[in-house]
Amino acid sequence: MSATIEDVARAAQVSVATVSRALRGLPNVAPSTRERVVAVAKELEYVADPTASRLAGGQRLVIGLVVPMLGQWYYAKLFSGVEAVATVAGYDVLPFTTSGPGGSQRFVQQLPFRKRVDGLILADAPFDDAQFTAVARTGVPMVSLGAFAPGVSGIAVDNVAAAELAVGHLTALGHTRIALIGGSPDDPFRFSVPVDRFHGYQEALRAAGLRFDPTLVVPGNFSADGGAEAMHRLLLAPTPPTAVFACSDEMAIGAIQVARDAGLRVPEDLSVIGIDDHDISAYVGLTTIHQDVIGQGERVAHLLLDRLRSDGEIDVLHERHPTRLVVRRTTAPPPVGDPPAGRRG
Amino acid sequence: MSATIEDVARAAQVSVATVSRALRGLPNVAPSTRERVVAVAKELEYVADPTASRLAGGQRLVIGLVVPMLGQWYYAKLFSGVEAVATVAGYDVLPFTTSGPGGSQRFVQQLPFRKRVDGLILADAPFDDAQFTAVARTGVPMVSLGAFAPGVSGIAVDNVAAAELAVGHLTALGHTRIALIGGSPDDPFRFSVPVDRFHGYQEALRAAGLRFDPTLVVPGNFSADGGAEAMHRLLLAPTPPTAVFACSDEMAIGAIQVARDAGLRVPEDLSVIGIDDHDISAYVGLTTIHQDVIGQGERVAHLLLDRLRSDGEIDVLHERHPTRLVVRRTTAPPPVGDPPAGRRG
DNA sequence: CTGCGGCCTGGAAGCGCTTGCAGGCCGCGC
DNA sequence: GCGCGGCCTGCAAGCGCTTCCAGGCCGCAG
Repeated sequence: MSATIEDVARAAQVSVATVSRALRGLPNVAPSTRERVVAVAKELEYVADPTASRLAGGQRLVIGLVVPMLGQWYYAKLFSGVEAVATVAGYDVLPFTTSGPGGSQRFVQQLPFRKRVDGLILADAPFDDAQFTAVARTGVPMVSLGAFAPGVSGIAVDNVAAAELAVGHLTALGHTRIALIGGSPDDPFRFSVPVDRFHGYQEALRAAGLRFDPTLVVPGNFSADGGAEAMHRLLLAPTPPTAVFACSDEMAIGAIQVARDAGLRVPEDLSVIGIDDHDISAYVGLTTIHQDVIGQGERVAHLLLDRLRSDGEIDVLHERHPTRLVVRRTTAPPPVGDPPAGRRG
Repeated sequence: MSATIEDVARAAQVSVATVSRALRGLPNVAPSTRERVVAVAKELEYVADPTASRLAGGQRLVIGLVVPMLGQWYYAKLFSGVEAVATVAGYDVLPFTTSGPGGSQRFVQQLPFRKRVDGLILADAPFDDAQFTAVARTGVPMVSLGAFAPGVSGIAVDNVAAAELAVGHLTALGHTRIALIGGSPDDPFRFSVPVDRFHGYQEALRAAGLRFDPTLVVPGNFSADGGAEAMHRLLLAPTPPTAVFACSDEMAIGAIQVARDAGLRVPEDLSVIGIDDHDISAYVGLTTIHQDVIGQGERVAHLLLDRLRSDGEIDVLHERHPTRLVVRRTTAPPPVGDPPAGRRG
């Protein structure tokens, strides 16, 4: 196999303790000794076995990232942001997914992260209070993303405000029948996010003096497929909306396609606005609310690392990340008179 | 802290050796003893520390996934596929990115995976022969994705054939000036993929009796931004192409937008075809070559796990994954007569 | 009744590293 | 010239598991 610390010690004619100290830059090593050890280590292509260091050092050097799923745009970006800063700090990042079979229930029951991570990032964690408490009871340091919890630091965009911004844009254009495509009530993930955006939606309607119509609220599952299906539902209504606020860009894109297939022009007959500013949103002309997902990932990782370094008590802080409206080509004033009753079997 | 194996041993009045055996389902434990140990472990909420097991057991239970970057659609899907099967088998998956500062050079020099992983999945590894040898020399079992290397098992779609399929679709429609948006010659990642697709492109032109025009080949960097820029370049040509084959759907989408901004109708004036069948491609009507990325991730993970289990020699096998043409609404016969010289400052 | 083989169990030696502690050496000040 | 404090260094005890090996016990066959 490859060289162990003992091989290096022997070759450099020092003890393993000295090798350990020399290679890690600890004090109390004579410069000449250190040089020799470093040279030998290089010669032997020695690298320390992280498993052994971690056991001996009492640190796992791993941070867990709890997400509903990987593979979706938002979480992939998030992961890459987190990974970038964690790597620099010498930590690995280990993903835990809470959707899929068993879901968050399984996560909370098995607490699969115990003894595996030094800290946890809970991203859009779909936990109720009891579940959250169960996780917190393990004593593993954690930070949250996407929502705030008492006692744990976290960052999030103001989803209520973001939704208000989106819907406010539509009301300002003159729309009065505005639909919401969001998560489902029993959404297995992104728990607070769709709820907050729903509240922002209601708030914006109220601010514009519009009546809330529950038939205009449909679930979309945060995927393009879900958005498409939601749009189908909306077009079946006796008087379809003239504008749609989708709680993610993927859903918005799915919805737009269905509307166009049904003969509606976007934005002339139907305005659509999303949230996220997905990489390709600019290229489909989608009006949306921008947020910096990678930046959030980097920031939340730093938050956790700070927490880990100063293991003494640190202030819990709840940080809001900015969002902004990006107007492109899928929103416009509503059609004058009755909207064309475009529909589709 | 939380319970150790010793706590369990004491509480169950057995030795730690017996606890270890009982909890892992090893033979030579009396049923009554096993029951008692299991009960005590549950009572104490004991879980084994993986760091310690790994050290003692001599296995890292980690597989490394070497990708150009996380956060891009293809690699995010891949990651989720790999992660799903690795998790079931008890392995963690640790990503290593080769683009970014230092790039693959750094990866090969530092061999950062040494002593950290039991095996490696090289996805679109941008290594030249020397680099590849350096990696192989570590003796870490590995499998490849996206390209084949002698002596290591791997899976890949037939990129040459996929490109031929795409370009063949365009030539069959009657196009004669077909551009290629691919990676750059000095592309820091996805080494063989753009090359193979380039060859397929050339092959399809030849099969159709068309002349290869190097001015119609532009780099696109595999992002929507890059695709947009590439399209700009193409539109500047004296006689722009009537069709574009983009080596990824993101690039295709970027290209389409630029073309439309320039006044070209897609597909009437310009046909565009991509590759991947990105989640949202269906919703922007993009004609493309479909491949099952998650499935590839699952498969390649299985391949590696099989290799790890049977540590004896196993046959190296090179497996092709299927692709298929999905015709949607961005390809059509070329315009009759001169194409409108749509252009843009 | 004695002997032998199997089944369980515990002791103890690691796995490869970190770190507390003690000891050796040297230089300086008195 | 002697003593004390610093600087280096090595010893050895872990970190929390796994696993080899030896030994005890019991049942069965001879």
